[in-house]
Amino acid sequence: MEINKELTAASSTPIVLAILAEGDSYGYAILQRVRELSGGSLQWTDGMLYPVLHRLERLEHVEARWEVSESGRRRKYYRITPRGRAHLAEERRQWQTVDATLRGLWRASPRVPAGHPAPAALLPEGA
Amino acid sequence: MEINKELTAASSTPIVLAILAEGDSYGYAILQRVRELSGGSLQWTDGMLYPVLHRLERLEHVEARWEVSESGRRRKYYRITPRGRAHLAEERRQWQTVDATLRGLWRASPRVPAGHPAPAALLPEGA
DNA sequence: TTGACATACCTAGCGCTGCTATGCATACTG
DNA sequence: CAGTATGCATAGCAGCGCTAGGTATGTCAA
Repeated sequence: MEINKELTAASSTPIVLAILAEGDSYGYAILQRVRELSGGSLQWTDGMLYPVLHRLERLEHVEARWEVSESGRRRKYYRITPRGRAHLAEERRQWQTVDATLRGLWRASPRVPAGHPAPAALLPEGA
Repeated sequence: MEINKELTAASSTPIVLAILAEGDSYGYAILQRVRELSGGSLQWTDGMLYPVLHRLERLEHVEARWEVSESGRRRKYYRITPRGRAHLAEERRQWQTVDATLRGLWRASPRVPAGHPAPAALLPEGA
């Protein structure tokens, strides 16, 4: 399943912050974690993730530090800041507000089987 | 509550299509409907909505027609097309995929009280 | 040694999006 | 006649992910 650009943009920041709220991590690992968490549905590219991390660092929502693993690879670890946690909470409220609105609309339409168009007229056309 | 730009971008198309799936409508009425559905939390501007409607028309997800109300005002009514319904179903699946991922992450973090920072270290730093 | 592959990070340029500001027009109300 | 609500439209700006490219190193097998 591919996720469109706007939805990716809207979810990337809260997902990254939520992952870092679980514990410090680094770019490559975050990519794998997202894939794992979504059951493979979300497949981010590194070219999309790194700018997100840099922006979060610029906004002081995360802090970065370099480390070297036992294998000898250098990794840039990120840690969420208090400001980042507050921002995550705000993002969460916003998401849930929009989600509630969408659920309200979807509740109205019983089912959308998703391959073929729904029956043409559920409501009277009456302008 | 203000909703950030990316989240607005991600939700505008499915919300508009879902509203039109309930029945034909026009710009000004859609703005009021969104405000009502969200309990006032979502406050779209017309300068944001009209380009969305024009894009949907260009993509043939909706069809437009001019009408004149009893009061004498001209209105541009939009109707969702079969293609639009299929697209709405796809948007819905995508939204729910991302929502499930976020819920999984939020489930992990018990509570984010949202005004003040969470306790500094929930996990060992080990790395 | 060589090659392939996974790991690990970074960035320039493009197109698309909403936002702000602005404009136009009409019906209703005082 | 002025103010407000209704109703549609667009130009210019900033911000975003995406594509495509780059650099570098560890592991493993041929």
